[in-house]
Amino acid sequence: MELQLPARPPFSFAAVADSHGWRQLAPFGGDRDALSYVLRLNAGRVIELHLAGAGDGVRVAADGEFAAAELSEIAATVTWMFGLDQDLSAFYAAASGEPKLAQAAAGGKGRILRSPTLFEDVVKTILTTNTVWGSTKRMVANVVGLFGDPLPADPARRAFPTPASLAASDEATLRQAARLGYRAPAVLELAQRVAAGALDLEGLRTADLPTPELRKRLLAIKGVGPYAVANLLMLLGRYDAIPIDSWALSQVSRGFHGGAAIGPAEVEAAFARWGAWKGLAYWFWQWAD
DNA sequence: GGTAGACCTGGACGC
DNA sequence: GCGTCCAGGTCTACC
Repeated sequence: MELQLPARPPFSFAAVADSHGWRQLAPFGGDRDALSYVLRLNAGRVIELHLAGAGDGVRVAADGEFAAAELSEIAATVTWMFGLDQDLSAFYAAASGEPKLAQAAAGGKGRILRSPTLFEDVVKTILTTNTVWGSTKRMVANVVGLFGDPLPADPARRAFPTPASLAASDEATLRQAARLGYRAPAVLELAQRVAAGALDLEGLRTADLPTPELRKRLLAIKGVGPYAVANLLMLLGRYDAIPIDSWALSQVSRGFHGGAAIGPAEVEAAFARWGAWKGLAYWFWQWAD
């Protein structure tokens, strides 16, 4: 099976793949020019998608035969993951006079790689907090390996777990076997609420909510604080928030304050002039190093 | 509203 | 090989 999915130009497959570290997390595989992703379709079938750039869009390939409904689901999933229908022309127009953002427009940067579900993105975001990237990769790999459905052609590879699969686990297993540590209760509670229908996380992807209300709902999730909510808002296409972590403080300190100690307010102030686009301006800013 | 301390893991470091 | 220290956001208790 092969699909060609068009994107609103400008588009760069490698730029989306490199937009942040998500492609290094299971069940992604491959490199910036050719990604793979083990996807569990809604009906439970587990497949491996092979994704690559093709002109102004994405080429999707997978082994096997697919029904029309499955093809439609795959197309919608990849369109969401790569933000193919996003219109960032206003951001490029705003950034046109800024040398530090010149490479963004020229390189087709602006889209941020997403997971197929907001559930997966929330879990992964929680697993990025208060730890180093190597631990995040390990924790995500553990969760996928322990609770994901296997790919029939290669059972060692698995899809990201469903909320029900994680909800059926327990805190001790998540703490010790998956090595989530103190994050285990947060991930378990999230999975249980989504699996029970108490939290419609996927509905938030397309909800026509003002950003402050969306922020409020995401902040209500255990384990999601100011940094995590800003990261999730970026993934949801709301760019008026900056995910301020220790790296952001370090970069803004060096780039705007000569290395002096700063706090979140200084990061916000440094990008305030970009308004609704300040998150993207920060994300794709060309830092000295 | 602001602040301090606990939470947990794994890497770096010293012995 | 072992023990100690530290970095990394969020949560809770307290002022």
